[in-house]
Amino acid sequence: GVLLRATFFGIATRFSFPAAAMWIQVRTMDGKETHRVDSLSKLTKIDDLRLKITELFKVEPERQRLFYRGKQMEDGHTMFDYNVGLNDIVQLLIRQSLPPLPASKDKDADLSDSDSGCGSGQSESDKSSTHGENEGPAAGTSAQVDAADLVDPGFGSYKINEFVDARDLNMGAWFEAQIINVTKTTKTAEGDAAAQSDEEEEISYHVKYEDYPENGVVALQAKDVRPRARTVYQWHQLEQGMVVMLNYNPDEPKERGYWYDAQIQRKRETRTQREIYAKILLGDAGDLLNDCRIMFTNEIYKIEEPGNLDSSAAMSDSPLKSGCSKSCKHCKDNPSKNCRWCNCHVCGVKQDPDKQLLCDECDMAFHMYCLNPPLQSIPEDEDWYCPDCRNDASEVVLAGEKLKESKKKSKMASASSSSQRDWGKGMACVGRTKQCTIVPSNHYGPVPGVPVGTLWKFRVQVSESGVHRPHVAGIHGRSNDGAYSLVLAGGYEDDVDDGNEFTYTGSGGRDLSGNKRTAEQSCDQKLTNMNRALALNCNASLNDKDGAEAKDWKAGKPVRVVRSSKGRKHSKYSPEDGNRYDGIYKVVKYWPEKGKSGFLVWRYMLKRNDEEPAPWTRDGKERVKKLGLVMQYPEGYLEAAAAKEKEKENKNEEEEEVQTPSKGKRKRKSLPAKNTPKKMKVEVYKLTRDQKALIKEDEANKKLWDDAMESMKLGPKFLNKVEEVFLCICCQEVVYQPITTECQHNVCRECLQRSFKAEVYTCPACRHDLGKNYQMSVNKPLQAILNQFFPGYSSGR
DNA sequence: GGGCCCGCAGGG
DNA sequence: CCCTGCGGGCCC
Repeated sequence: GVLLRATFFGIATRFSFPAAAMWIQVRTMDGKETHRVDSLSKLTKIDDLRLKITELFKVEPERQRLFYRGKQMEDGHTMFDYNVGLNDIVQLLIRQSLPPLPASKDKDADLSDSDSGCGSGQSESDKSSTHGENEGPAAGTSAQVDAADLVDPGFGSYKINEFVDARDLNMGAWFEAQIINVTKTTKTAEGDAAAQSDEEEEISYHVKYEDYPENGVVALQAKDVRPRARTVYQWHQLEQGMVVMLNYNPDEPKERGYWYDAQIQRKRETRTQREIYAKILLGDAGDLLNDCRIMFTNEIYKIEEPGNLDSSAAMSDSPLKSGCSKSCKHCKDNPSKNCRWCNCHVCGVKQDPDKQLLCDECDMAFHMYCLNPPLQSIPEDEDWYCPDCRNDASEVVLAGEKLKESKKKSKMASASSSSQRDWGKGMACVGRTKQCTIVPSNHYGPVPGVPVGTLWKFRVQVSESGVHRPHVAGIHGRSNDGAYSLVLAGGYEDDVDDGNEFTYTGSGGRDLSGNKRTAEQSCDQKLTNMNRALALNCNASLNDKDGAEAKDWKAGKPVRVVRSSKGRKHSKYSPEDGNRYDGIYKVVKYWPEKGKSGFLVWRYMLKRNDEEPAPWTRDGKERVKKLGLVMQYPEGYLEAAAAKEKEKENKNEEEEEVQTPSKGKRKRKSLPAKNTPKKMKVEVYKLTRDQKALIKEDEANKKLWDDAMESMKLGPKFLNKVEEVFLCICCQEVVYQPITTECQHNVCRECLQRSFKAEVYTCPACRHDLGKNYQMSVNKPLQAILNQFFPGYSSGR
């Protein structure tokens, strides 16, 4: 035991922690409880995840409904299947007792029933909305057709026999219903779940769900009843933050589901498609599904206010006169028109309904003889898909079998591999969680706000910072432009590193078959791709035969250099752990050479050319200290690693039955080095005269600048603050061509224009009304200074 | 310690 | 789309 501990201390003081297996966060829908779930891999099954959740939340697996990005997670699938990333949040909805309320879906079959939602009558009744009250929609099928007159009970917002939308309390979705009775409850009347009276007097609406007569009559509170949805929003009317009613299917997010209230989170329009992402509101417990992609963006309904519809006699005009359950917005239900939406989607003619097939995807009808090629008989398959939907359909895997496999995934190695080996714990295969946008990917020179000596544990973090973007590759560049950065990791034994000067070997000439990333040199390298890019940095004309030497080496293009601890075996300039940004170097010369392998490789000599002192010099060390640069770990990494270590330790202790003095234990706990910079005086960030003048000139943002300049004492981190202060609320990047509004906010001109185009004339940050005729003039001093702080950040916009 | 091999990002 | 790759974790 003692020995073990000693080892652990030794490791810990060198900031090297045991690898943390993949971890995620699981959070209850109400956000009240969150636990980190450790020791996962990409191949962990949902079933196993449930077991861990059972321990942490004390909820048995059967009562767990798990959602990731709005998609319900089913047993049998893996984390990888759902694309769950490191430290991502999975939502947990706890089933109550599982009451067999009939409206609750018993099977997926239910979900494909496109008419079960209350908005199913896509009543586009704007035509008759002059008084906004007489158009009940889309009234139901069957039983209600001969609805009686409305009866006013004398209180409440709805009349008896009125058609309404009513919430199903179990699932939170809305369905078409009819008021059967209205009562006042003074005490707590029936033991109905809905009648949880907190007021002294409560009105209960007793409703019948139209499509679920087997439910019988259910008593609901006012908040669970409302006028029938009847107004479809146009695309341009939809705005971030709006609460609407839309169709969503938590189990199969691409399929039609039920009608839920939802808050719009993101709206995006590309050349080919329109995207809405929304937060699905599952009920009044505050349960919600975040970030759900909405498939039916042209069926997003306004939520009707009670009282808008109620009132008087107009309602006696039966909404059912059309007798058709679906009013068609294309033909306005005109039976004499050939309508491709009501009738055959090819010819639009109503005849031969018995020869029309209904597509199980889009619900359109098709004459068998209108198909190409025509169908002779009704297909035997249970499902039939029209030509437009068939492509997708072939990719749909039967429910319960497997997740729909994306094309991309099916081509990945894991799809065809027969290997039984686990993978996906830790940082080898994770994606980025952030992206550097303050400079473009082809930016030369330092990344603003990242001082020499910055230290990251993993390459993926270096990528996120923008200092060296590739995850694995040693050189980042473009073959017809130049190289922006490289990593020294001792991958080539030929390389020599003297700190201020080093030699480097190009890439290629290796056989990477077998899905490898590195291999023995097995053929000659060529001066192409990244090798050519790095050669272009040299201040000499390109020579792909003999190489070249710079006339004036400092005039070459700058290369950001990162040293990795892996280089330690050859170079004492490498950091002890992790990856360190060492500053700007220039290519002095490059030449081809027969390497130790016997094959031709391209070699480069680089020399340091940076004002900032190198991290191994005295000045450099002092600066690193002053700036408080300590090892950066991915968010949550240390916690997960510590938890893992603790678990291991507990196991060891159990096995060995060693009496450990509690003193030692406590010490260990204090170890995980949180990134707490030491309190020390840092060199203040220095502004040039030019910059000071521009800041002064930007009077409109005086307050913001005052705030930002408070952070100048943080040295280079001042720029992180500037980035934060001048982030555009729309695109989440540093404002470009900034408009400074009268309400003191900064938005990209393009972002504001986009908002105006959607006829939203308010400030995106605070909703202050700017007026339709608002004059957008770019804040030039601000643009100028941001260009100085973040050189080239605007390129590519 | 060392062979094996995974997704991800980026360029072309 | 395909190709490339000075990571990093699995498992012997």
